[in-house]
Amino acid sequence: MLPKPVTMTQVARETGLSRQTVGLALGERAHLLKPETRERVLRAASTLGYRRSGSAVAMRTGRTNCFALLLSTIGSRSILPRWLVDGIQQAMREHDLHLAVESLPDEQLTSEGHVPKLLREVACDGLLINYNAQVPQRMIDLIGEYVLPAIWLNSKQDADCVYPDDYAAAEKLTQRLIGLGHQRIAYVDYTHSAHEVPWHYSGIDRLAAYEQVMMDAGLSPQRLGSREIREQGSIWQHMAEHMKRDDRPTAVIGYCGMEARACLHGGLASGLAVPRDLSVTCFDNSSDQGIGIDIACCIIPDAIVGKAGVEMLQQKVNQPNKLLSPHRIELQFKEADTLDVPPTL
Amino acid sequence: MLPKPVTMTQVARETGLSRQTVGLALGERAHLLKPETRERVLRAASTLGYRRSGSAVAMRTGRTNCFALLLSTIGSRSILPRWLVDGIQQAMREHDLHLAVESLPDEQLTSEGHVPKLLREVACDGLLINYNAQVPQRMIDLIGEYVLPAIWLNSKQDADCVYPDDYAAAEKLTQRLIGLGHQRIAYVDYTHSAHEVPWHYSGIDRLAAYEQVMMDAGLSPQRLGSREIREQGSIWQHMAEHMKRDDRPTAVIGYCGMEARACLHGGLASGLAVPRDLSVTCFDNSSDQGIGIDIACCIIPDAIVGKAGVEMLQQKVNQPNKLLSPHRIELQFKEADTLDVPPTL
DNA sequence: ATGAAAGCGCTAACAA
DNA sequence: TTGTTAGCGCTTTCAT
Repeated sequence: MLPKPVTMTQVARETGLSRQTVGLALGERAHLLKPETRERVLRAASTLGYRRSGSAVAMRTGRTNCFALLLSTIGSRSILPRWLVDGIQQAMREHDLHLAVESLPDEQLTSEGHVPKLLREVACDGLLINYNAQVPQRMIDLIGEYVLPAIWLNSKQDADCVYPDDYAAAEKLTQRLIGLGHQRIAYVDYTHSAHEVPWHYSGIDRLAAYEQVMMDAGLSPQRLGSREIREQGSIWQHMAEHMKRDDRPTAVIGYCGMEARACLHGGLASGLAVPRDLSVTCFDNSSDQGIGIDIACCIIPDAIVGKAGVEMLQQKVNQPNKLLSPHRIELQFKEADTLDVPPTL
Repeated sequence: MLPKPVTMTQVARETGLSRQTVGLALGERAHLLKPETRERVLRAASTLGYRRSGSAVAMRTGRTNCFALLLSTIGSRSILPRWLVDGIQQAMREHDLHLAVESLPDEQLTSEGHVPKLLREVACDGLLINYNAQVPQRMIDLIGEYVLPAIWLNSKQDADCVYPDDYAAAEKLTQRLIGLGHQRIAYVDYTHSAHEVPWHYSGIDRLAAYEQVMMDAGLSPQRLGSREIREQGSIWQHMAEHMKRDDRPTAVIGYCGMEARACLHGGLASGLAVPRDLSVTCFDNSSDQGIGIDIACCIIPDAIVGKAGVEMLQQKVNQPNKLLSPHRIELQFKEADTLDVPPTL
């Protein structure tokens, strides 16, 4: 079926050298060889189409040079932003590692007996776990059982995790709005339920920081939205209503882009001009096209989280027993034309 | 550093059986063994925490049981929808394969000399190429050079590719709008340039099908938008302008969700109610949160493309020389409240 | 029903 | 500067 790959032995035969010499010429310590010999080997290897066997190396060295990224197929539990992948890859490339990805359907995962291939086999040196919220207990158990170095991405854990510092970002953002003169600032979240604890820590931290800063400034926090309202399919009408009230907010902080866009739309429906009458901000990763309007927001540093995760995992692989303290990544604020001083009311 | 994984030999020692017997008990043909022996092996393996070595198996069998997904780091060249990943994974799980992912920065790729790790090494049995548009020549060259079975995802090629049937979908969608009684139907695309050929085949096919159906029905196609306008940052104002004209469209087909949302927003700005005054449709993958409004659209079947890609690649691995004819996947239409009969003008 | 022997492609330690 | 020897963990074939 598959054509048999060319091996070192064949390159050795071709050049009349020994297998080991060929190995040397192709490896890190190629400079130990006579340049002429090395050249000869490289040429022959290239002509024959030699590719080294990852499995053979892995077997010999005990290292697969592969990290695995674990995901839930449930989108809300395992957010997979494009830039996270790219950030991971960039760091991996620098270490000459490669990435395996496995998405686990939680139903299967939960069913005793099913173990993901990447855990069942010796196939990678460590795990990047991208279970951000509602991590199934069995996942945690499995990771404990199959002792592999692991780093949690975008998730708050006691150790070995890296995540965006949403609390600090929300603080800064709220302070910024207050600094501009806004007093009636609303926090809008149609993503989480009004009755349950938010899935993801960011749902807690952004709100908490906002409330704290508002209170510290002697202002009263105002929370809008909830998943329940979204499920009635009337987000922007809901926003539009609010925007007609006398005590309407002059600025909003959306949990993410969706909330911000709903505010833009609802605001427009109520005859408000952005940013003259209403400043709109949110948290978002910039890959989002949204509505074609550039919104002032705190950028979730997906790429940096990915890179940091890889670096941490690399450390963990070398010192598996050392716990790494949680690594928070700062968010940058992106200016845009949805932000202004408050209107004179 | 890394604790040494438990091997068959150790399980054999533990049970007093030979390595081969253990291998048998753990493999496909376990039924050839006395149930009692098999039990004993399985128990011991589980106690010791045995995991079989993927590399050793790969080396022995010549199969890595791994497919690789190739991406460009340039988002527009390599769209990576979440559901594509999940679709791929689902099919992979069924075949007990695992997935490696590599994103290639085009600059590095183009620079002669740099070869992606997954191509440079024997590390996978086949490639899923997710270069959808503007495929760099060097990528094509490399794939030709490192002869590996490969399937192109979401890209129109002469053979060995799978992609959504955008042409047929756009036909059906346009016909549907005409069937509702619409006559002034606009096609909106702020994603592609007005002056260049669209990057992705869908930019060509959706427009072409729309125009064809319109002409066949004796209606005149009307195209709105262009990347140039988007770059001026005034999409929705642009839409709003259009919607004030006497000959404004009563229905729009957006290239993707962004266009549809811009129409909603621009329409609102011009005092139009959706769907009473304006029907809005588009092409999109449903993972998009957008603005919190459910838009009637043709759903891009990412998951199915992924699954089909894996199945095709599996075939290709078994018959590397057989060319597979292009595989088109049908799009389903998702109804929503943005669609109605035209207003009486 | 179980065991023995061979070898996949590679690297590390040592020898020449 | 180059070659020798050994063995990583597994499967396959053949023998018992």
